[in-house]
Amino acid sequence: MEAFTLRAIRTIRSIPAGRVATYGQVARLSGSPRAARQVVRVLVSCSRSHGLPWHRVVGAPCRIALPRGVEFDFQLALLSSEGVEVSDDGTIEPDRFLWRPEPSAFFFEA
DNA sequence: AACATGACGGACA
DNA sequence: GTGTCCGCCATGT
Repeated sequence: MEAFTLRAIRTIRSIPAGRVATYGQVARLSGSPRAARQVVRVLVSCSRSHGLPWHRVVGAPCRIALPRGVEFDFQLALLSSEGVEVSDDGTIEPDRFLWRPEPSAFFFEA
């Protein structure tokens, strides 16, 4: 298994409940800035076997990436149950729910 | 080895 | 805001 896959799994597992992260964000935090598509692969192939919080990963526009359907509804329900407000079309307000890994380091700047 | 495929992202019209 | 195009890169044919 690729090292990136392991790092991605760790990154995804560290997303706190009640927050969401984007594919690109997970890729960057996992050390491979342009590996968003690999993050997709990790979610599809490992979410069940590794018990990953797959529902906390969304697309760059801070919107559920799944096509409309039962999966979409399921992700929306899971996020709602964690307190994340998701609109009917799947969009989430980044200012309120996007995960910010180390806010303390920049909290007092600017 | 060449080619198609993704729960994507960014740039641009 | 929406739609298109192209880059990305591990996997499966």
